[in-house]
Amino acid sequence: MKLSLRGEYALRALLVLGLNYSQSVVRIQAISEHQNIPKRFLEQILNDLKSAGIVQSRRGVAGGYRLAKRPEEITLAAVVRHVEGALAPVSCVSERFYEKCTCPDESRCAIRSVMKEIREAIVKIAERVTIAELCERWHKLQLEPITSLDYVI
Amino acid sequence: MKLSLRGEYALRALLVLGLNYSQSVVRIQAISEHQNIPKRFLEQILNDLKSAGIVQSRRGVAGGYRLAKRPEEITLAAVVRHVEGALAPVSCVSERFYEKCTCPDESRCAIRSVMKEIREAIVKIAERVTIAELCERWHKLQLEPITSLDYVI
DNA sequence: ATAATCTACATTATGTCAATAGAGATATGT
DNA sequence: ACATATCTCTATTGACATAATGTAGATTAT
Repeated sequence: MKLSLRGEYALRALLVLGLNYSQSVVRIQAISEHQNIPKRFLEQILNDLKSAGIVQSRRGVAGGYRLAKRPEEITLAAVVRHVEGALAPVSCVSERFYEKCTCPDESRCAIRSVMKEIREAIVKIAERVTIAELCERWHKLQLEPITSLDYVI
Repeated sequence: MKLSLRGEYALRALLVLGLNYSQSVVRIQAISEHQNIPKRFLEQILNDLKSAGIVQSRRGVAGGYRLAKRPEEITLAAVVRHVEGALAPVSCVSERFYEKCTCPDESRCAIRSVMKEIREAIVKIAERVTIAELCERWHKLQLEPITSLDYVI
């Protein structure tokens, strides 16, 4: 699993929607500004998440987006699989995006056996963590003081 | 960690070199044929692995490649980091290929905390598994009957 | 010498990523 | 009914990476 900006933006947007789950809808504009995501790009991503049944939209002047399911029901794995594709490090060990590879004997490939282990490790975490858990973590992290990663000597 | 063909080829070539560690050198041609890797592309990759100190080469008519270290000393992590870059799913949690991301508060980012866990899970496996272990696994797998993944109804 | 090999740099075809553009549809508040 | 703020949809662009291929050169066992 390697996230492109697209996948990263998707998760960040869903975190915002999760944190505002009580509200009716959140405007793209608001998410875009809060998360430093190009608005037009975010439109595409949210539209894509809508077709996956992860978010709902409401059009018009009081429009915006909201989660289509409860935050506990949306796993990180489901989101990433929809916007990025396979979680597996190589497609020959992917369950849903399997592609045959060119190695001489895939069924007895030593590299493949290691890649399967890595895949399992990733899937285990990504299928357990939900938007709800991201929100919980966010709340906990807000209690801590900011430790800036920028430092100038 | 998402392997491109380049990284996959690198690992497959190193497995061959590991299996032939007793011999002096193995020709690119032989690796290319055995592993179905385009020869010219493999040249580039092996040359790259040479500059990383992972393999050695010998030129001329009896030339070829061999491992520059013992198979137990070459980890999967070292190889992938050299030919592909970061093991981490997002660069803001990478140790050696860190890049700042655009989120509003990286130090208290909930997504980042999950990504760190995924990174750790990947690194744990990739740093433990060596070329020597790949060779061991290969030998064990050879004892099993072939279970073809191709099936035609 | 010769032939097989590695070395080095340049080039190309293809695809993906990240974003931008523009026209259109919808619903709200007045 | 109207104006406006929003979402919807398709297309296009520029930059970059990937996966090779091309061509010429250097090295060494025989």
